[in-house]
Amino acid sequence: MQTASDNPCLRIACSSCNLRELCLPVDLQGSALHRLDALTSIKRPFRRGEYLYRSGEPFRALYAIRTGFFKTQVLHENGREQVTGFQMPGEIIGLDAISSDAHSCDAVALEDSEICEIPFDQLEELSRELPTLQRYLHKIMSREIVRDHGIMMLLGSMRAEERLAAFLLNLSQRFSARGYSPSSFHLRMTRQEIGSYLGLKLETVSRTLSHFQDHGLLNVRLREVEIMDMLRLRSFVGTTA
Amino acid sequence: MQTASDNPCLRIACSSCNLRELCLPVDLQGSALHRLDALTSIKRPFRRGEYLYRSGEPFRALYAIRTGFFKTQVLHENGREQVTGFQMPGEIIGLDAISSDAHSCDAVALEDSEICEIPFDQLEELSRELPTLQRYLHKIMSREIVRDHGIMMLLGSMRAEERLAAFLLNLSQRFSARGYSPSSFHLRMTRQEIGSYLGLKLETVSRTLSHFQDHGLLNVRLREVEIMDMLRLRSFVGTTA
DNA sequence: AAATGCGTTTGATATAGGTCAAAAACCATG
DNA sequence: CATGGTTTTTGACCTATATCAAACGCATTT
Repeated sequence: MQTASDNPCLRIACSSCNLRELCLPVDLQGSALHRLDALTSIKRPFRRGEYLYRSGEPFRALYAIRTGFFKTQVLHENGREQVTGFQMPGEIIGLDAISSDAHSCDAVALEDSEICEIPFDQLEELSRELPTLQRYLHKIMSREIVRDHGIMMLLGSMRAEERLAAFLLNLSQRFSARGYSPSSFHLRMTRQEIGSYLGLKLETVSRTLSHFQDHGLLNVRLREVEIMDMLRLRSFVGTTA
Repeated sequence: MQTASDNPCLRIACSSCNLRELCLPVDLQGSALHRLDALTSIKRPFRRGEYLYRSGEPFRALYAIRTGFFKTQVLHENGREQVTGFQMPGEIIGLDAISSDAHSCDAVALEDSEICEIPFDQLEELSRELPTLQRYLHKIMSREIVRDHGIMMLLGSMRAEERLAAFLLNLSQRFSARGYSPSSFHLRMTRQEIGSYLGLKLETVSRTLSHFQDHGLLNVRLREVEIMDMLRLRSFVGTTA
């Protein structure tokens, strides 16, 4: 097992990371924060299309996205794939691997990205000493469960238009939280990937986007989205019985 | 805040619980187990239809089901409901509440049930001292995430027959793990609840079950299910492209 | 600049599952 | 044991989305 200080990759400081408000170190201060720094390290950059990990690989660490964009997907033997999430800077991935000491999904970079590696054994050890960190780790895992329930609701009971509206609003909100425009952004994923995530075929995603555009809710051109009428888009989600 | 010893409800011993293999105490031994006993207590029994907790209520404890059957559901403002799971003895619920210190779903007894209450503050405290318990708690949360990903795949990419086959096989496997027949069991939930869980209408659930019966895969009569051809049922899940 | 290839859009058609409706079976209650 | 309410089944019909197919746009390579 290698420790952070052995790690050939660049060491970084959570204490000076501009994602502090979003990532693990929330609420940690002073020496606690430095102890987290001590076990976190930046892995080599990932190019678009590269795998951060694959289903079945042994579990060693959680990963925090520093820059870039990832998707996670579950593959079924018969070739069926399900995108389980799209992750952006400040978000933590790899939690699913704790249960079996092996990754249960793939994580793929959707654009060139940098990630922080947080060895899980050491994180557990530290969180035994720092109740704040412990609680925060639990919250992150719990948040993932709540998020998944939301997607289950979406997949189980929403129509195509509602799913897409919910998806766009969710992206909007997350971009906004990172200081980017909530109304104008670039999609990093294909129609096919959006479809897989939302339980729709890519043609339906495309048609529904065109449909939104025809009704003046937004402008789409390839991966460029501009939301024109946020309120009406919002009223879409859940208003239709 | 009340501790387990103040609690008017019956105190019990995890150390002698016959769900040990399924519930939290897995791998805990000796004094560690007794310390967990000390914070766990049995709440009053719940009658069919009673709520263990409701969405929005403050979070205090996790709950382990001792006997009986629960469903958890998320309610959307517009009345839409999504059943997010069916829980049986030895399973832990309430994990979703950690993220916001409030429950984010309802838990409803589907039959008369008994549950153990595990105050979360105390569980965290204990898990700081017992790495085995800490790791196990993390595994339980992670397992929930993996389970949810499985449901996302089911909802996102399976046809009605596959969903239902997967559902029945999942129940079968869980009954089996508890020493009950894997092929013959009683459904505690309505067609409507199954449908909500699987993203189908109750009529579709009913029709699909009849369809399975017509093809000799199983016998259903109301809530009584007998699986006749486990292998063929299994081959259903995922075989159809 | 031509060629190749992936991603996207759009149209025509098919179908799985939803909706509506009615009857039957079951269950709880007085 | 009659009654009223819920759950389940089954049928007929409808619609949202999938499927199949073709054309187009954009990016990358030759």
